[in-house]
Amino acid sequence: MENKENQGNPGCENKESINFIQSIIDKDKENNKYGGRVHLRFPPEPNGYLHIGHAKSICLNFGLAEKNGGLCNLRFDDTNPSKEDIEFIESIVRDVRWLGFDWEDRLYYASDYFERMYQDALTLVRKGKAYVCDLNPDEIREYRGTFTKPGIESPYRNRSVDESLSLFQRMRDGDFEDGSRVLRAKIDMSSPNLNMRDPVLYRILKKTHHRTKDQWCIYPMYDYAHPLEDYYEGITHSVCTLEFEDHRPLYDWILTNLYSSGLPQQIEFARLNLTNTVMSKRKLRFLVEEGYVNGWDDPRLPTISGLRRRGYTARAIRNFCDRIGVAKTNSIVDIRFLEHCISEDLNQSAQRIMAVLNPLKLIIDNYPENLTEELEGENNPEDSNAGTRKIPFSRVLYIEKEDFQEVPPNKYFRLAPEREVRLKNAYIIQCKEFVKDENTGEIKEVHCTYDPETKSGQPGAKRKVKGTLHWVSASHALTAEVRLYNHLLLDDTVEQQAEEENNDFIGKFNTKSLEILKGCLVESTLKNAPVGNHYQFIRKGYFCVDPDSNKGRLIFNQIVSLRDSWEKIEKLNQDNSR
RNA sequence: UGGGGUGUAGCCAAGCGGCAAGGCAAGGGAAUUUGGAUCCCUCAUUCGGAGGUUCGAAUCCUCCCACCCCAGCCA
Repeated sequence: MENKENQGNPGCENKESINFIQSIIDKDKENNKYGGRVHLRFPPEPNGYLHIGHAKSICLNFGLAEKNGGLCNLRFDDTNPSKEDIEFIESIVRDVRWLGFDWEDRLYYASDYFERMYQDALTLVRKGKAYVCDLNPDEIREYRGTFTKPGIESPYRNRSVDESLSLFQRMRDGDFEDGSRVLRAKIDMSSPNLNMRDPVLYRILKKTHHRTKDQWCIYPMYDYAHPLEDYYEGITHSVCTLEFEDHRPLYDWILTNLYSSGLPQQIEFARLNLTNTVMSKRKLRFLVEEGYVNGWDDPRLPTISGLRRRGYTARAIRNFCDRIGVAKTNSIVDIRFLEHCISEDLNQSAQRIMAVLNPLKLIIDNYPENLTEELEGENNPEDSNAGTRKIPFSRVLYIEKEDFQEVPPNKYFRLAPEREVRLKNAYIIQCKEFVKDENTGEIKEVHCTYDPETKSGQPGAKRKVKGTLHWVSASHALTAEVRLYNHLLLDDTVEQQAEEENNDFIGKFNTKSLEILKGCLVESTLKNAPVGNHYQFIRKGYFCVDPDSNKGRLIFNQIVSLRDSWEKIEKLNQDNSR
């Protein structure tokens, strides 16, 4: 009795679980740490295309801002001109916007802060907190020491402030070659944290920057630039991934040596990993450049542009990101969960269509030769407002090859000699005979009779039959190409990032990840289907119109298939007969 | 090896000293003009391990183990 009453407490049941970052924000709000402000940012480097892992971060940052009445900036962390490009900026802007997030007028670039960062660097030098070092890259590495061996101080570490100041100015002026000198923080060469062993703050890079052109030949390093970018923008919570955890002391060092209040705090969470795919920029690039896939928006790729082309909706992706949670545990999310999210979304919204992927001719012998009936079909049984449409029915139809079997296995509810089956939205038919190619054994056509009393909607249709098949009318159907997709990688474990050196993962590449079906037949409803539109092909799966389509050429991408219970039974049958 | 992290079901993940949420996957069943969707039921006597504190521990303490990250003038 008591228990029941407790269970009825809605306050308990509806309590949403809060991630650890939200808890930090809650505490900060409570303590009025930033005057109640919550300000985040999504700071991509424009050196590649965004993928589903970035989507997690985007949803986290923009989502946290939204939930807390705060703001979230979009900021390009463009501090390395040798890797970055305007092309990537454009694709990133498009993808974040497509995901449904709005940074209003707060689109920023690290490169816009270069002068201010330079001035701050000067301050560090003046304070004796930074110095120009003439060691070359190899020497710096040697002097750094190892995990177990402390580093050695640079011979330039104690040169005068004035000398560093003038050398730094000359670095900026272009007096020195790439790699010949750097500006370094003066911290602690024996720190157990290698990031604190006098990290490089500025390097010479005589490269044209995509935005600042040739204005600069020295560029700030991430560790120096990032905390400052956050500070300049009034960021309160600087959310990044786990690998930056050891950089946090440096993040704080930069800030506390330059500024005293309103300092942002870095918080790290685990990046997203997915089974059966690749997520690193390097591997993605490899697949694209080596032609394993067809470009950055190949529907097999977990890039945002690939997912979009595949037919994923922004809503489904956002929902997925919300549901996987945010924590510090390294994890590998099952890609089937992503697939579940898009199925769930499309089940509610996608128009139902009949499409035959592998056509088998079916002739209704007792149906009038020249008659065409306009039958009514529901557009979406999940949505009462979706309405109905007319579907032409005639004597010659096509059904799915797999929906007929000469010798039906156990629990096979589809068509077979003498068997009855319902044609969706039409009639109950009975198989009378079939034509088989004597040489190949392939079934060429199936002949049936229909029962006029069983037309859908009429009382006679109430009769129970085990199976319902989808079909298209031969003379009305449209020809289409259908692209079927399977997981990119066969192995369902994540790529081993430790074995980065080679491209081992390519051994797991699924050579059947793309299957192209050419002679598919789809309902005439799809005649002018716009690119990107989503449909459920009844009994098959969710599909969308690929941008390769044009007038007279319809191409569909399979987004996900429907759950196939028969497949399971079939497999069981096979196992049992062994 | 020094440092920084993390370990709750097959996969995510709540839990914050009062006796293991939820989702995905899996299995069973109901219903069904999509073998879809839906609906019901099952699925951790135990929280990496071992000790300890406590009336009471996934939660606190100690030790141990496993895994991840760091030795770019990348981010």
